[in-house]
Amino acid sequence: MSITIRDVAKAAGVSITTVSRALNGYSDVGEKTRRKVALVAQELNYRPNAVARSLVMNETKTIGLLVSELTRDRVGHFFMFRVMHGMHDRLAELGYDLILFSTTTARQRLVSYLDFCMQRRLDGVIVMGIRLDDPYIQEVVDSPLSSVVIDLPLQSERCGYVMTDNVYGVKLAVRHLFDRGHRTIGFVNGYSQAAVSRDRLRGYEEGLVQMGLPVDRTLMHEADFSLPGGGDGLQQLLQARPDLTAIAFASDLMAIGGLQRARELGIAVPERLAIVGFDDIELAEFSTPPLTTIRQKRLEMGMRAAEMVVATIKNQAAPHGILLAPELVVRGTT
Amino acid sequence: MSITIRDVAKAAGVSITTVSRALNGYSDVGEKTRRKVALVAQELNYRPNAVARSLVMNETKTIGLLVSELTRDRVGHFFMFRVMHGMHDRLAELGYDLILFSTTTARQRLVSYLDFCMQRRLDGVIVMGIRLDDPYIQEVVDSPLSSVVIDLPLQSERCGYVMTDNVYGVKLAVRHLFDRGHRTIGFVNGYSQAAVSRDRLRGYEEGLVQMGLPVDRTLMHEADFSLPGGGDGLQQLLQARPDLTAIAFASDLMAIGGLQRARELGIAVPERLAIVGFDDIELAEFSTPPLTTIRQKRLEMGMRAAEMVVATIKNQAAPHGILLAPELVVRGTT
DNA sequence: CTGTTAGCGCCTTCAC
DNA sequence: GTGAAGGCGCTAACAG
Repeated sequence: MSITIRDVAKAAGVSITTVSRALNGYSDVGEKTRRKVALVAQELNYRPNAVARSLVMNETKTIGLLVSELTRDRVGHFFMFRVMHGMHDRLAELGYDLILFSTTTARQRLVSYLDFCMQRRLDGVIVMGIRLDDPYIQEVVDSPLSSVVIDLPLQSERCGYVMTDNVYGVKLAVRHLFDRGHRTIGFVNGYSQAAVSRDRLRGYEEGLVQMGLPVDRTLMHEADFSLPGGGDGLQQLLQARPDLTAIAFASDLMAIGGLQRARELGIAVPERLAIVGFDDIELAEFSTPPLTTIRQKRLEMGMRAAEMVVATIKNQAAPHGILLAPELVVRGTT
Repeated sequence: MSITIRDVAKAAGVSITTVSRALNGYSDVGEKTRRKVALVAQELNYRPNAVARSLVMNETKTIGLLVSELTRDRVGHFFMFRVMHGMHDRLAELGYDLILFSTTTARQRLVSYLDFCMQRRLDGVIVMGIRLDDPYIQEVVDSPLSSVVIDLPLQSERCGYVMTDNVYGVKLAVRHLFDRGHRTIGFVNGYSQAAVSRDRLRGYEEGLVQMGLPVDRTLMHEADFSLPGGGDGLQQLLQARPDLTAIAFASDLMAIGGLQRARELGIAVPERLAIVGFDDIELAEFSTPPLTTIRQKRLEMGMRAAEMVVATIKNQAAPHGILLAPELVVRGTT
């Protein structure tokens, strides 16, 4: 077996209590005792058993990352992976571990969200990639467990959220297009079950209004965030409105799909048609032409989410909503 | 506080022990007692505290997923995300949780790999995306902790591995190109710190030999698995060997980069130059033309890795090496 | 079949 | 400043 606090106590010739206090930096320990204990612990390569500690402290220092059925979404990783990095890294700094689970997992076990988390004694949860219509989200929000939701503006006593200011983002895109001289600007959105889609649509409409441009249903198309979906969107939009000179997409992947389709159709980008994406995924820089897009600060989203759960857990701050400002990245498609 | 086994015992009018046994399906419990206990537990919505159980059982039912510095690699998610799905899903079925951590995290804390895992009482570890030259891998292999490595043929008493048969895979690509009439076939490899690169190179060379084709250094290029890297590879190869009629790439992303570059250079694919990728990432299907490639069964890789750690933990099977057969997916670039 | 007793490894009053 | 004692929630002999 691995060595316990008892071994250290014995070796150092003090009581278990003293070892515990010495190692946890309590002030009421003699300086020489502390040093002695530290030394012995070092020599024995003692590592406190996190499980035992969790039991008595009633905290596991573990955050759950709840992702909706991982399998279904084939392209979510473009966005989510970096967010996960940010989350993981910041959580590690804060002394927390990240444990992965999906709604299906919990559902399979026929237990409620809260039961699932309580059983594991998670200290908090971060939710990502969940649709508006997922029944779990309500449980999350109502739960007494600290949580942060990404890309869904849900808020309650113990639940905050982090998302990009999507309205502002698409406005940025529209304004940019307007500045480039475009007056007939289309919009290809993602599916409506995503909260971000609603905001992006609003950003598009408000952007048009702000520029003094008419808002017209025939300029909008609802796709599914996929590559071919973006291509189809472009094609249908262009068919309905041949006078279109620019299209804003609600995701880079769709924009790249649009880019491909445009090439197949012999439509020159950006000469005949300008395109703006959304996200700034790794691929955006390398499309041909390189994609002009609205950058989401994904790493930061993850970090902020991490900070917020932890702050909520420690009651250092009430959960709130964070809206991260995206930024325009001008490349070759406009 | 949440309700404990004691509450159930009290409510059911039996001892704690009986509750434990009844709920854990031991046979030595009276049928009516069992039912009574189950009912009460149900009514009270009792969930056994996993932490307490872990402490006494000395197992956490938790597997660590060790990924090398998440941040550095910008394109790893194309491959890794699906593998993670497979891993997560199978582990969930087997009753294990997956906890994410990176080499940097552990390193920051200045503890060795083993200490890191022991402190958390992980039951096992799966390692992915680690380079050959990472100092951690030796620790993993030597460790008494059950582990499985993905894409690195490391094996020991408690360590097995799962990877695609990369040699066979590239041979498949070469043979396919040969069958299509190509006799001068180039190869763009990934960086040499990846074990898969070595295998894929060998597959390429052996494939040529098998087809009776000469092996020539000027036909090979070492890139970095990135999109632009693939483009550069194609360009340089073509410059050195204008007689090239086909190129096999060690990854889809590089192949797609090559595809783009070919288009920029006005090289018709597949007419003038045939291209084969490797991986079958989601994007492959949607490149123009759609990419012919060697499919790695990523979901299965994850699942097999999951099964292997668990089997090793339970001592149901000795850790071993699994080589998954890839398959040729013919699309439009050949 | 069921209850009693004894820990798992650690932290935390409370005395000394 | 230090140690003894109790307990976190659960399982596992050992009796009866």
